[in-house]
Amino acid sequence: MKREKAHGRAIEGQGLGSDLSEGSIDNERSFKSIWDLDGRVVVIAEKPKAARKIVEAVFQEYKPRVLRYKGIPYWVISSKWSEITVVPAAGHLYGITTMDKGCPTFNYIWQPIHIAERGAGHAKNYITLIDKVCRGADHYVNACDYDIEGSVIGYLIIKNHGDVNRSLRAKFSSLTPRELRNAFSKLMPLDREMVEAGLCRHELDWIWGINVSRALMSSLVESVGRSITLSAGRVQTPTLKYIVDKVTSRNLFVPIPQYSVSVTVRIGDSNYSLEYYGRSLESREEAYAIAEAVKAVNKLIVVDYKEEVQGIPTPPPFNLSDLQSEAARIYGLSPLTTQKVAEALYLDALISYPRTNSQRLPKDLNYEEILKNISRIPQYRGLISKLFSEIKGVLKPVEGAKEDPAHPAIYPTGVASISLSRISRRIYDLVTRRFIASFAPSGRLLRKTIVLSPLRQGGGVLFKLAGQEIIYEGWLKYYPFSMPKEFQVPRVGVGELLEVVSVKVDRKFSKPPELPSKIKVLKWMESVNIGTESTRARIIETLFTRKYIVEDSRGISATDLGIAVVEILNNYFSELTEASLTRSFEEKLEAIRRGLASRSQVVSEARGVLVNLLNEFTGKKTEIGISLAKAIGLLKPKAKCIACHREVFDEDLCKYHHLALQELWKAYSEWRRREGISTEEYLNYISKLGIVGRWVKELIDVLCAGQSKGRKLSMQ
DNA sequence: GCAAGGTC
Repeated sequence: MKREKAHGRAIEGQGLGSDLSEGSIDNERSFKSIWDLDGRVVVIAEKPKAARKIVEAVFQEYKPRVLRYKGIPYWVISSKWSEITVVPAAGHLYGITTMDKGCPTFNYIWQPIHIAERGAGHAKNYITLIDKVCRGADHYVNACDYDIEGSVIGYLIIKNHGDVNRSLRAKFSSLTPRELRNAFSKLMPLDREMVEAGLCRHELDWIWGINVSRALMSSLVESVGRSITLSAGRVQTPTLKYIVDKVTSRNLFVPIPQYSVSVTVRIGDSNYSLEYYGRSLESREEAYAIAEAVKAVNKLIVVDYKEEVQGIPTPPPFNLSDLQSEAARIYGLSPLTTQKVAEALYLDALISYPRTNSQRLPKDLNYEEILKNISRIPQYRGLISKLFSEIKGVLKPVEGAKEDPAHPAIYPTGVASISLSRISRRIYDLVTRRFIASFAPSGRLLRKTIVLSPLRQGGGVLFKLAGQEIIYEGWLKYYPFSMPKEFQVPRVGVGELLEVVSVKVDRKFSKPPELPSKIKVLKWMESVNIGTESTRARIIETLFTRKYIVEDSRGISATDLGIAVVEILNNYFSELTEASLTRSFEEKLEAIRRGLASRSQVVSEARGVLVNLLNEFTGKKTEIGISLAKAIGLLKPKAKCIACHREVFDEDLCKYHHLALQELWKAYSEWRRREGISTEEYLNYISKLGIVGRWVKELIDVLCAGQSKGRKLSMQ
């Protein structure tokens, strides 16, 4: 669920009659300036950085005094009629918890987050400070980020420490001085529907997550008396299923042979190997026929020669997931590491807010000043003077398509770093270079393509030679991590004859599906819109903590436990395994925002669905617990698969090896058609191929061993 | 102890 802007165009502009239907006129009338409020006014910001920006933009000329409580800054502004205190929260200071131990449970309460959650100790001082400044205040302003979570953060603070009936909402879509000044001159009534939607989101996630997690755990406790931490949730479960699906198809992979003809020709003094470019070859015979034809003429004719200049477009500045991708690609850093390092750089004021989806820079940012400040760092001095001369003083950054209402793209602030660790330096360098590069022109590549054939007309028998040269580096000078590899190819003319140096038939194999990397998983979550910038990397790590997934030399693999959990959840809580549960939440929350549904309605509806599902689950609890216990290895199977330690499913094989058997014989029909080999030769051959899926490989090993012992498995 | 969401 994205932290999308509350009352942006996306919502108000949905119906044609929207300008009539929304109470915009009433809202206009109820606008109040911060200066209209008299007495003691408390302004609540989402975090210290935002509080500071608010003070600087709105109150600077009124001589704000900065005070501190246990290191937390807050500001007091005195005017003729009022005393305004700007105080920061630190994200959510309240969370859901319960005293209930059992399942199902729908008894939850909102509590200070340091009581509700482990590891949230920092919240205590914020709450103490807020309580102190709120005491006896006359007005409250929720000035948290203008989105669903910000509405909840500010509301719960005012509800617990102030008075919601004497509260207003500041509405701004970025922390720029202009927006902030505007927001504080037109304070809105408290956005109650938004708050209700936000509270509802928390409660739905909680009742689904806690109850299904507890159901899983209790099935183990009841069947084998073991207590192991298991979990499920709206975001983590679809993510786990995505990984399990990928791992399953990788483990079941059987390669299929493919053929091509590789030819080397001589151009001038050098040899070049050509890529087969004709129609696909399904048998060895076809490939040999072509190889013979080439050998017979021993010359290839250039049937086409093309040169084209291709632009390499300047990339936009980073959003978080782009930064995470690049840090993974270039330095092998995990998304969570990158995020943590970027957060630390942000707290040191070296870069802007990193938890953003935006690929756009703020219009009112002083680009020139930032670049000049960066140029004080010796390693960037040369780059920046090069940039200034290349663009002749016109500083216009490239923008990407992705936006974020709360924050711009990540950029360096121009503050010089004192000393940074190696990883921090690398992340800072990526952000800085990408920022510099975003002002630079596109690069240009010269691409040459030569198409050759043994026949003058081509006739479907084609070979290709492609080369590329960088003719203009452009932005790549500043961000060299994406420099294309050059490959020089000489210029030739159509009709020219080239001497063949060698010809051979190549047999290759179809490519196995790849195991996903952490960054692949994160990008997938982003593409289906589950989780947020702040939570995606964390949720992936949770799956590791639960031992649902493990790191493998080729990527992320799923454990038997992870596979079993997906299977069980698919059977009993199928909503939870699909990313579409998030869509259905969003629709319900949208209805609450529009006043078409109430939080209690939506929660009790979800509760009804869950009670039914949990009942069905409970009926099969022992059976489920036993299957989980077997997946973890707590219980020995009654009958063991001949290829592994798992329980037999059919024909002496477990579920996975049974599937592998089917895949193996399905692929054999292709092998027989293309290679004309016996089953024995087939098994022998593919058992030696490293790309064979794990379950298939394990199965072949027993089949080969079994055959030598005169044992045979059905091959249908 | 379990979710997902803020941020320190």
